[in-house]
Order: sequence, then C-alpha cells, then structure tokens
Amino acid sequence: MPSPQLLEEFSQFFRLLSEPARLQLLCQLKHSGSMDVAGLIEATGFSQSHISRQLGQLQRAGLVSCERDGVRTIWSADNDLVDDLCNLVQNRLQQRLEAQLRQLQGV
Amino acid sequence: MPSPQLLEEFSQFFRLLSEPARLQLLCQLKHSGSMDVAGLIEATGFSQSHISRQLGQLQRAGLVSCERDGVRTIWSADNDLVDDLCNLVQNRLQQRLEAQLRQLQGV
DNA sequence: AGCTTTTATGAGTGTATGCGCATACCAGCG
DNA sequence: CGCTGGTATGCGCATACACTCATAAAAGCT
Repeated sequence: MPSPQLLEEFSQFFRLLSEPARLQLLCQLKHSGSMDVAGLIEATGFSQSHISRQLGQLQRAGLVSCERDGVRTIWSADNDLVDDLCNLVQNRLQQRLEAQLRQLQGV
Repeated sequence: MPSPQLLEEFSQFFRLLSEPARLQLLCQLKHSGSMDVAGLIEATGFSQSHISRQLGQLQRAGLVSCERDGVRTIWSADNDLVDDLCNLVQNRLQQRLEAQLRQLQGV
C-alpha cells in the first residue's frame, strides 16, 4: 500500500492530466516539438491568460520547460511520461470496448 | 495528435485517479484482494455513502467489479492498469527529486 | 525616457464535485 | 408480512478550480 502522502502526490499528478486543456497543450507541444504562446493560441483557441496559467502548472510539475527568445517564450514538452500514460490508458479503453463488442455479439 | 474526443476520454480517466479517496480505495482493494464495504469503511474512515459513490464511478470505468454475497457486496480491483500508471509516475517523481538533489549538491 | 509586444498575475464569476445527512431501496429472515 | 442490516441515491453545503477581463511586469525598439 502506498502511503497517504504518496497517494496525495499521485492524485495531484493525475489531476494535472484530468483537464482536457492541459492535456491538449501537452500533446500539442509534444507533436510540434516546441512552440511559442501565439502558436498555442492559434492551435487551441484558448485565451492567452488561460494558456499561461496552465503552462505554469505543467512547468511546476516538470512536464514542460521554456526558454526565452527575446520577448517570446518558447515552450516544449519535457519527457515521454505523459505519452506512456496515455498509451496505457488507450490500450485499456480499447480492450474494454472490444470486450463489450464481443459480449454484444453473443460470445 | 490524439483527437479531441480521445483527449476527453483520457482526461476523464485521469480525473478518476485525481481524487485521493478513489485512489486509496483502488489501492486498498488491490492490496487486500477483495473487501466488503464494511471493511472499506474500517480501512479508510470514509462514510458509507461516499464509498458507495466512488465505487460506482470506478465500476463504470471498469476498474473495480463486485459480486453479491447475500446482502453484502464484495468489491475487488479489476486489473493492473492503475498500478502500472502509479509506478510510472513514482519513477518520474523520484527522478525529479534526485535531479533536484544533485543540483543542490552543485554538479 | 516613452511606446509596443509578449507574458504573467490579481480579482471575480460560474460550474463541477467531494462529502455528509437523511432516506429510499433491496435482500434475507422471523 | 414486518423487521433488520446493507447499499444506493436525492439534497445541500462547502470548496476547488477553470476561465475571463483587466492590468502589471518585462523585454526590445526608436
């Protein structure tokens, strides 16, 4: 059994990924390599302040990092953890749907 | 890039794990194999209604299942996905702390 | 120094949801 | 049938947080 503190850490981490906006920003950065905020606004349609806040949270968790290019800030995704997590979840979702399908088809 | 629908599915799934109470119930069931609600109340200190609701959510997601034993309901965790996810996250947390430690030690 | 552009943040609002209380439902037993 | 014990659910409260608007801070340009 994980300790209560560890459970709290886990849930805080999962909470970061529980928001579609944050997940979308992460995937966009992963997909495009690195982007500035204007690009993220263009790609997602979110407001500037919203993006800034979400990126701040992801940065504090070590999922994204930024480098300044003059007045611009270039953001990039930091590691493959989120990809791995999403792949595991996707496999699970797929298995579940296949199982439901088999059941519907009567074995 | 995952589709918006898939992102929504992912975030919904992560949201399930973003609540310490649910994560604790999952880990408890994983640890103990299977338990009835009385045991979960005893182990977690949560109210009966709260536990019932959280188990309902986990069941709809296919993470736990139940079998009735007369009036009692025996719950058990359904698969290893959550364990795998937690292990990945734990490794990441550990790496981050080690990196911070090295930085603090200068080199 | 101002002016412009880009990003971060304080304040406020609305919505979602965790959580408990009370209660309804449901299965077994007298 | 009523009674008892176990589980689900309607209701309400409190809180957390996503999201926006307005504004501040920072960096470059003239």
